[in-house]
Order: sequence, then structure tokens, then C-alpha cells
Amino acid sequence: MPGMSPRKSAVEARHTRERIVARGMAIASVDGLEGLTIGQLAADLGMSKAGVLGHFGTKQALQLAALRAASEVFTRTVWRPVEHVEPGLPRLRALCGTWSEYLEAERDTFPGGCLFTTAAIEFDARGGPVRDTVARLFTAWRRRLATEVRTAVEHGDLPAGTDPDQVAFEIFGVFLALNQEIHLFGAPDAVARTRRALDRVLAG
Amino acid sequence: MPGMSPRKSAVEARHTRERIVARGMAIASVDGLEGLTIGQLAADLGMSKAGVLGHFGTKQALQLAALRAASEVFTRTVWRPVEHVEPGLPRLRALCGTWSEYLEAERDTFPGGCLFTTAAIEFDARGGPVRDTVARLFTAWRRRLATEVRTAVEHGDLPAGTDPDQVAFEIFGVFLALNQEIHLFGAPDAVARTRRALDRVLAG
DNA sequence: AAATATAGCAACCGATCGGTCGGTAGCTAA
DNA sequence: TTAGCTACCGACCGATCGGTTGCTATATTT
Repeated sequence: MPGMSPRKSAVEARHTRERIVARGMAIASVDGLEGLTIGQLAADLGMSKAGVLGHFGTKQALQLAALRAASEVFTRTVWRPVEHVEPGLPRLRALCGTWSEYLEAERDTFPGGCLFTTAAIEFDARGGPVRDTVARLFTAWRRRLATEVRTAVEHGDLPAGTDPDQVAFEIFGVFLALNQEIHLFGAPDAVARTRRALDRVLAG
Repeated sequence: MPGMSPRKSAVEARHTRERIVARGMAIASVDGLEGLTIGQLAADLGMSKAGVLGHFGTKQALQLAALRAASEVFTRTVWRPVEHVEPGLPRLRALCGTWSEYLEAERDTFPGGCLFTTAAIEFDARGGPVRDTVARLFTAWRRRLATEVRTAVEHGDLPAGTDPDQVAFEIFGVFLALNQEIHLFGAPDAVARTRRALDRVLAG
């Protein structure tokens, strides 16, 4: 009667963990990383709370696991496909394309929108490891973006004197607006607007 | 022994309500409108939960009251000061100035950043009156912004053929980025970056 | 002065929160 | 074959959630 579910093999256990994280990302993208609760997550997956929490120990560890997994999704979807595109403006433009697709198409993994945008707003005024992780990821991506801009300037594809950090700042703004447009307004022309905005930023 | 606190006069009661809403806006700007809890709010104000809730009835009504109050702050701080500035580009530029100051300076009322930005991200994937209110406010402000752009075009201050909604979209993106810059990174040069970005958007 | 209305309180409600604990079933290594 | 490890369970913990109720004390109305 008690302790029904049989213990799974190591590989199955890892699969369970991945299921938890995947479902956790989806919930967190809608309800935030705080709104992600162990009980709801367990109920969704048909497991016990203890079974869920056993994989992480604390809720915060679960939040960090969800963030790490989300960053892998972002890297895989946005950065990896343009890794071998010619550095500078071509890669920059390709990057903006994959980024748009990411925001538009990852509705299964992130039904509530990009988890980083959500988490950044949710934790920006707090302390702790979650906030630090979010800030670190944003900083890293901004830096890579700025580096790409710098390369484009050096190649002469953007006007000399262009401030790479300034351009990176503006690009981030456009994608923040796109995320809002998609999820708050459900605007279908959002991607077209984004492309036009980026054309302006990258026109020089 | 029981029921200690004396009943206040009507004017005092209204003052109490304002204190609740003001503190509620501050908490919500940090912890979100869901993270705003009756118990915490009551403890902060040195009152009972029932005393707090008595002014609103439900938590959702409290959330809506906080949103309405925040929208008054926004209107008073951002729109009102430019009401009598010459319509078109001058008012548009003045508006961007007051908006920057609002994000930068309202740290007492919104220690966690603009409440609308927070609420928009928090509720964009949900239903209900809170989400609808947020969306409605954003839509209204976007429309006013686009109207201003249109006027500027008609006055010849912006190139003919400029799409007002496109410009409004881009301006919103810049301010979303500014909000993030301030609260997630605490960047001191954020306002300067914003000004440069807006110059580009409004250059034509 | 008496009657009414109400701001606010203490106490309490069921539900849920994050988390702990002992136990069990099955995988795995000796 | 057996001993140990561990994924997972049900039950439970104290705290807190949003909300209700009965009351008191005062402000206001009559």
C-alpha cells in the first residue's frame, strides 16, 4: 500500500528530473519563479511533493535549475545557429533573426514569454542567487552582442565611432518590446515591427 | 482589551486608505502584485489584516487600487508637466525627459521599478481584470504617444511617411531597457544611453 | 441625547506554502 | 545472492495565504 511508485533506474531518474525542469520552466514563464510552487508542479506531473523536491533540495535550487535549463534553450535556439555565420554584421543580423524566432516560436517551452525577461523583472529589486544568476546571464549576452557590434564596426559594416554598448542596449530594448508585444497584446505584426526597428538600429 | 484602535473619522479613514495604497504600490513594485500580501502590508502599517482588507474587500480590488494609484502617479509625473508644451516634436522630447526622470526618480514610490512594467510582465500570460487594466493603460499611453508622433510628422518635424505606431513601439522599447538598466544593473549611465537612443529614434 | 453607521481589531477558517521524515520498492554493485 | 543505495511516496510540520466573523469604540446623523 505505501510507497507505491517503484524506484526508477538512474537514466529514468534523470529523465524525471528533466521532466520536472521542463514543466517548471513553463510554469515559471507564466507565473514567475516565485509563482512556481512545488505542490502545483508535483500535481501537474502526477508525483508527490517530496518526489519533486528530492531532485533539488530547495525551491531556490529548483529555480536555479529552471534558469540554467532556460539559458541552454536560449543558447541552443539563438546563438548556436549563428555560430558559424560570418562575424560582424552578417552574424548580428542572423542573430536578430533567431532571437525573434525564439520569442515567437518557443511558446511550448515558455508559454508565458521568455523566462529571463520575466525573471529579470521579478527579481531585479531583490538580492540572492537567483537575481545574481539572471543579471550574470544578461550581462554575458549583452557583452557578446557588443562584441559582435564591435567586429561589425571594425569590418566597416557599421559607421566608425559607433558605440557597441549603445547598440547592444538598443537591441535589447527592441526585444524587450517585442516580448511585451507578443504576450501582452498578442500583436501579429510585432515581428515585422521588430525587423524595422532593428534595421534602423543597424543602419548607421 | 479587544478592539483597541479607535474608529477614525471619515477623513482619517481616507488617509488610512491612501497610506495602504501607497505602501502597497511600493511593495508591489518590488515583489509584484501577487507578492503583495495582505498580512505583510498590514504588518508594515501596524494594522490588522482585516483593517487593511476592509478598505478593499478582496486582494484583487487592492491590486486594482494600486494600479489606479500608480497610473495617477505616472500621469502626474510624466504627462501633466508636458501638457502645455507645444504639440509635436517639442512635446515628444519633453515627454521623453519627464519619462526618464520618472523612472530614475520615483524610487520612493516604486523602489522596485515602474509598477506597470512589473505588472505587465507578471500578468501578460494570464487573464482577469488586472491583466486587462494593465493592457488598457499601456494601450492608451501608446496611442497618445503615437498621436504625438503623428502631429510631429504633420508639422514636418519628422520625415513624411514616418509610421507613428512604429516610433511609439521603439520608444517603449527604449524605456523598457532603461527600466531594466536601472533596476537590474544599477547602471549610472543609463539615462545618457536612453537620451542617445531616443535621439536616434527621433532623428528621422 | 439617542440611534446609526463604520474603521479597525482579535480570533479564527480552510487551503496552501516550503520543507521534513520514515518507509518502501526496485536498481545496482559486491 | 545479497547488501546497499536511492527515487519516490504518504503523512505530517509550522507558517502563511486570502478571507470571514463578531465585536468595540468612535464619528456622524437624527
